[in-house]
Amino acid sequence: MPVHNTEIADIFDELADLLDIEGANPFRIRAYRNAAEMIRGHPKSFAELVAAGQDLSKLPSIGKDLAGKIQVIVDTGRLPLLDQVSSRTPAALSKLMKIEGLGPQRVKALYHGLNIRSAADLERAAKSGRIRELPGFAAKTESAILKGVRQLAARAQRMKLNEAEDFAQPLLDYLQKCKGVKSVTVAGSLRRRKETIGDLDILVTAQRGTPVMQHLADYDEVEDIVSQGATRSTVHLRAGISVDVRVVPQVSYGAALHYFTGSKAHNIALRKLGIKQGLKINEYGVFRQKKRVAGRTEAEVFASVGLPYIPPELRRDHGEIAAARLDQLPKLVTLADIRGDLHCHTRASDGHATLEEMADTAAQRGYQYVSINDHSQRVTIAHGLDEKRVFEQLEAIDKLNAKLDGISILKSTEVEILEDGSLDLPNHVLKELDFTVCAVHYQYDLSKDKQTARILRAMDNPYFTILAHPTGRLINERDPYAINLEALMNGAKQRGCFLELNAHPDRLDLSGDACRLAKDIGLKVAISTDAHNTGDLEYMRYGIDQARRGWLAAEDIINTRSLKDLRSLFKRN
DNA sequence: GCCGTTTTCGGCCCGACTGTTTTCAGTCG
Repeated sequence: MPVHNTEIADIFDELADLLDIEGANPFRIRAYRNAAEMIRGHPKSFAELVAAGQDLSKLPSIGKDLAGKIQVIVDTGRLPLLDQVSSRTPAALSKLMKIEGLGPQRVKALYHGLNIRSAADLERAAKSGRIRELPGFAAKTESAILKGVRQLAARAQRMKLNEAEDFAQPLLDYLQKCKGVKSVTVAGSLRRRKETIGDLDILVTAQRGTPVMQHLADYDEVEDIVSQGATRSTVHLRAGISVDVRVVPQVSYGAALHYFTGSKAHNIALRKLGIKQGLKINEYGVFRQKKRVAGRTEAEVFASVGLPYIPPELRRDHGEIAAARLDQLPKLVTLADIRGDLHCHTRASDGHATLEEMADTAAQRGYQYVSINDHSQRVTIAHGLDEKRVFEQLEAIDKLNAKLDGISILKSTEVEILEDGSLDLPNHVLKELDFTVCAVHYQYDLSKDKQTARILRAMDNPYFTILAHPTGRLINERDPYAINLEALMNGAKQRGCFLELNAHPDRLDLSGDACRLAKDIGLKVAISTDAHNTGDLEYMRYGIDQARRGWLAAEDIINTRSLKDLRSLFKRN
């Protein structure tokens, strides 16, 4: 049974929690957590890396020791050290660490003092008033713990990017109205444009923080106040979202924005770099001894340690600081670079707009081209097109193209990849199209080898152009199907095919890390919205965000090309 | 346990808020 990356990461996270409770060396604990985070986000399977004999210790956050432990986990599915540690400290305690307000020290005290091992134990003890008897605990802590236990069950999962924006924007507008507020800026993972957002981080500049915090507390949507100070507050919104607001003076804006944008790992790395140069970096500025040397803008903060500006999307401590130092940061793609959309539906299948409406909206966006890619016949639920209806649509496109000025409609179809790897429409139909977008919508549960082979076989068809939503995942709803993404990318490159970065905020498929893998392989990507109505064309910006997180520049993306260049890219030998 | 523009050893980011305390530990981001 192949071991998944998340399983390896879970083992290291659990081990870190238990060692934390035992009071082990905090830097050793951090090493396990850093490794877990790296492994969780890695686009390649560690089981396959091990099988291929790769030297894992070359990877960031992995040294000789952890490389050996990963090998053991891949071979056996277990880690002897974790078994050993959990014989002393019950593994269930690591779950208690997830409760807000409970860290390693309190979990340890609750375990040793009251033999509490589970959330149920904790709730009983809190209700019967036994927790307040423990040294260092009292009534307020006890009721906070009880609240934490209840919230654990109700805690909302991470929001999608578009959902987070829906909650953030009205709050930003509201805070801006507070007297004395100079600026309001979103920070945190929303500013880094992560595909999912855990909580909202908002930076406010003002001379005095207290009135801003009172204004925040009065916000209609606030359900309860977790903490409230003069410079920092945390509140919960009724929708179950946690919001952190930080207030700093204008002179600290850049330093505070950098600090509050994160990621945590990036901040740590940058601060370390500062230390080497005799600088202390915090949210108030960059300091040499007591003297502030930078902090008004983020660019100033980076410049103080000899770096060019690093865009938020890259701030993960995944090589961006080293690249910046060598002046080798990519010139990231922007929305303005995009010349067209290569995956759109109309009412002919499961879309809601007409050909004309889609073309008009694309033209209004300044696009040079837009393609229509209705589903093929196999996708019956979406009223997929058979041969006859495809030809009818092509005729309609020809007529419309003759009338249109400034934008061209490209002829395409979202062709189903059948279970044996053949395509859902015959080649004499496909050859009439400008290109194809091919996709899997059925048999998600094939083994990894079979699924990979199925898609590679489909790419063997000379009319295969772009693989749509390559992993099939729906964020928070459906896991990616088992697939060897690296093999698909290599296969696509060899055959002159491309992979789609599906820009729909429910999909964002490819991941940022997968985009970076594509770039390493030299495979170009199409950023497409999969629009089912005219409004969905707007999703392009989420695709751009994701591409930027994957280090992609305009030249790495095919729909930044002119129509002429695009057509020549579509020609397969 | 990782890591190297001081280093293969000796470092490892930095500060706010809360609650339980008489000066600080714990948690969080």
